[in-house]
Amino acid sequence: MTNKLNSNNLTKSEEDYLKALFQLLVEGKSAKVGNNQLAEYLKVSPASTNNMIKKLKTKQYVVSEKYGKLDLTKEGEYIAVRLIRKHRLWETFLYNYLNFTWDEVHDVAEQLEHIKSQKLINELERFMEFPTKDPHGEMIPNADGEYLAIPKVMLSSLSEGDICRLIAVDDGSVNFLKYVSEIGLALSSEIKILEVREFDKSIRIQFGEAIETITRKFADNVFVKKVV
Amino acid sequence: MTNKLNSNNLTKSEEDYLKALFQLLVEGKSAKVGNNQLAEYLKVSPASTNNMIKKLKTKQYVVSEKYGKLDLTKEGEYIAVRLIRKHRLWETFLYNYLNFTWDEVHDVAEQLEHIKSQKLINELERFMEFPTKDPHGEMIPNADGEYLAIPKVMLSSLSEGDICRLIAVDDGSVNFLKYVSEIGLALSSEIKILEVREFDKSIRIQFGEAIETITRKFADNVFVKKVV
DNA sequence: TTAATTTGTTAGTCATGCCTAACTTTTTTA
DNA sequence: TAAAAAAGTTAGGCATGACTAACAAATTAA
Repeated sequence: MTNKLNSNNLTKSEEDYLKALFQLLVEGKSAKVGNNQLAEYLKVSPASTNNMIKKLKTKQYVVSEKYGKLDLTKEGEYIAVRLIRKHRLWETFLYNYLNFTWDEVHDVAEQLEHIKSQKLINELERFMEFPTKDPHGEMIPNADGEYLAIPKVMLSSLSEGDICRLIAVDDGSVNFLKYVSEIGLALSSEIKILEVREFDKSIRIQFGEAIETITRKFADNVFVKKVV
Repeated sequence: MTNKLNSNNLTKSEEDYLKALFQLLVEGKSAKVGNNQLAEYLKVSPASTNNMIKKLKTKQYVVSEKYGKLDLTKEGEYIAVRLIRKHRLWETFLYNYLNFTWDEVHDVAEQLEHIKSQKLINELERFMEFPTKDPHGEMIPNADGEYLAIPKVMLSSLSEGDICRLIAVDDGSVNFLKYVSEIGLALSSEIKILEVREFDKSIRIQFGEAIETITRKFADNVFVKKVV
């Protein structure tokens, strides 16, 4: 699957649906993805997703039985991965060369990922000397769509006494990203779990000099590598 | 008009129409632009332009009387100039940093110019150290939309014996641009008019070692500064 | 200055992609 | 296991922006 002619005639919408499905299926925790779940993720009505899924099925990017769960074909997955590749390369460019901050890159990359030009993205990658991670710590798929996914350990899955290193954050929410930088967390920060409170699942963490209490929801969006 | 909030909620289509109108009105030779002319330029039906013009009139970007000629308001012109600015900055980036050739830049820039982010384009400009001309020799408007248009002298307007320097070419056609580079012409080439043939308006020109015959149509797309 | 031609307008259609409301199937749970 | 809840589907509508066909106005030419 090295060079497939660039006959990508998908609309922006079609691309958005395929990418969303990929993120729920492959990157998210859900083993099965349903119509309503996809609708909620994309913030559209279930009727809209149903319609689009029908279309993507005839185009052979999606498979599913009536009333059944959704899945991507190899083709569909390939398109989604290429979008993620474009998204992350653009984020890297904005962050490293154009003075964008952590929380500013996502929205503009959402637009840029739909630009259709194989050459553009491959040259951009070369220009940046083949970065492997985007500004949020996520791996960048290569030109063949190979995707070296690092198993994502959520900060919320650790226990008291554990020590870990921040390797990535979810980039879906600007407010979350602002919050992360405000309290002083960054990629590679070493974090110690001081306490996990049973009552509301909030977590007391220490990093550098700082001690903070974070919510379960916050910790679900922070990915780490366990050190101890 | 220095900073105007970025409340540009125009669709890609609306932007395309405004830009096209600007190019016909300000950059083209036509003093008056009509509906059918715009339709032909955009390769859509006159009914489509009529419809869109109606819409742009209610939005106060275009003015015209029924059955009358089209004109842009200050607002409409401002939007068009910003699109041209984005187009030319992207072309410059593709050409100077991403190994795109003369004839490859246009199509991708047509997509990139619709990306909505003031910061993106201003940072891109800063990153490239404020270039003043795009790869085809056209002036790049600044962030305030100031547009230092150089009077365009068509190569076809010169006479036998004249000597001129190539300062810009029209970037609308890939085939034309390929043709230009194939025969060896480039920005700054010094060109001497050897003969203008009355019969078919073809022109015999000399540049460097080369002597070529070019058609009137070709010469209409080449802009020069007269030297002698 | 009338007729022919060009230009502009209107009406009605179509595809895309969104919506709500109503309905059906599946899953959950009491 | 039957009722309730959740999930999925269908029908019908709307906005955008294209189209064709038919018609009206303005311009050009005979």
